[in-house]
Amino acid sequence: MAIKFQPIGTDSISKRIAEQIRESIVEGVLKVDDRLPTEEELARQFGVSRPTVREALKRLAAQHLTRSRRGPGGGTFINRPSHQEVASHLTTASTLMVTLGEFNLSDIAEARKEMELLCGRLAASRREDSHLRDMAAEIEVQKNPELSDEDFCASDVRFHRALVDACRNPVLQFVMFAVIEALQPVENMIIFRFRDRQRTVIQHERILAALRARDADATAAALNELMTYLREQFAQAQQARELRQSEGAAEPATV
Amino acid sequence: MAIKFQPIGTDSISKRIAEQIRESIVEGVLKVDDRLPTEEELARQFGVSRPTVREALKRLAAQHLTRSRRGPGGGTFINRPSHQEVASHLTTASTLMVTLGEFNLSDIAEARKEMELLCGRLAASRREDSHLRDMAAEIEVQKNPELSDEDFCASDVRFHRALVDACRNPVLQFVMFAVIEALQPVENMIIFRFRDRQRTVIQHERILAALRARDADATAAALNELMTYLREQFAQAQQARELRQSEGAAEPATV
DNA sequence: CCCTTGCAATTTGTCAAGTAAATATTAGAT
DNA sequence: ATCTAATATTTACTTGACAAATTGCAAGGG
Repeated sequence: MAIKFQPIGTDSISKRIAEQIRESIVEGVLKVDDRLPTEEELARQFGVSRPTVREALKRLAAQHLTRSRRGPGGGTFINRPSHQEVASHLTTASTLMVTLGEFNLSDIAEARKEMELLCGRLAASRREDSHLRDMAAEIEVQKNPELSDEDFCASDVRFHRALVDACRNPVLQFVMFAVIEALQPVENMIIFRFRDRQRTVIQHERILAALRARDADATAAALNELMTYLREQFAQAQQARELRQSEGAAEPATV
Repeated sequence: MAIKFQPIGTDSISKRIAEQIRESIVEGVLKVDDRLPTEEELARQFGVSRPTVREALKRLAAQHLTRSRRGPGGGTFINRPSHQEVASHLTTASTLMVTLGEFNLSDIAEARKEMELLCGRLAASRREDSHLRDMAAEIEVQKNPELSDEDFCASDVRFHRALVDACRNPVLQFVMFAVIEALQPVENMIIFRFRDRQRTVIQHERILAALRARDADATAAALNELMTYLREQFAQAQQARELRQSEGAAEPATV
């Protein structure tokens, strides 16, 4: 009996309802800011109870596809997918995959290096003065020796975001925001103790100077050096981490 | 009255519960395949009703963070985030942003070109024979003149996926799968009528030959040519599209 | 006449209790 | 011993209701 039967209606009702509404959105039947019927009306149309409809709507809300407001003139509306919200969603997913070890650190480091190099090259010809100002401002912040490790890392993220912004391609920006935002905190948490702030600042300044001169090759070279440096620290951190793990997982490491 | 009051506790209970559980997952309190308490027990612990707990669980399920099974030994479990599921999620989000015009076509084309070039360069040194075989197989498929437009496009997607696979970096693969999967169907839908299949196949063959020779520059050159060609077709399609739109949106175009 | 205040209507948010369906375990029968 | 049927557990869904928020309108006071 090698016949393969199709599973019949395994998906739950609320899931199928959510799917149906999602389809309508993707196919353009429902447009941004359109209002769905009331929950009661939806329940009637689908022939299910209101809580079931609500579960479906919660699924959609969790994906930022809809928003709800109560009161008259309230209801459930189709959301315009904002870069930020979708990116934040992607970020949490990525963070989780990193912490659960789905990705290993060197793969992440490589991907980030290659993509940021790409952005840097594009940025060299497209940057505006405003981008340079943003980056310079962050460098000033990073020079302050009173800065906490946490704040230094935050400023570092903002520096790299400004760099990516300067490449002026929304798609690349979107992808890189998610990658940087998701991976950089992890990177920093692991490596900040090994990292020499002063050296980092100098490298940031070199990148900025190259961008100011609109020199793509110099930008790439400076970025490359920073990334290579980061990668070394990374390898060190990972070695230390593996050492700790092999010694004994019973005793929590004093990180 | 310039005082700015903080909004109090506007978020709904189910949202806060979902958030709390999500935090526990991210912080490692809840590990993969851990079982949550039963809905009734959760309702008791949070001091809310069961439907409210269920709405929270549906939110998490929509993000693939949990799965549920009924029956004894059933319950709600923490999911391991699989690349595919997260990517599929990202894909639908991207597709939506494209169809809703959040991204414009030339930005997409550029991002894809740059990133695929990057993958191609890496792939030149890392490809295995299996990747070459996969790509060659797709080229054979594409040579069949009986092939429907739909099937040709699908094969095209598989060809590019194989190329990305060959770069052997899971993070880049993850990002590119989402980008290609989300954008290529849109691309193909717009341009397939302008596209010369034979020319595409020849360019695919050139890419394959360059990869076989492990020649990064030749691979990049071949890819670059394909992407440039694609971009021209793209511009044509977009012009035609704009022309149609300016003529009269009342009459639906016979696409 | 205009502005404020409060009431009413609408719609989502939450609760309560119970029925249905799926599934693992266990006891029983062959 | 193995297969079968009963049982317990847990999610899935239903019904019906009340609470809370928000808008619009209308009445009252300046």
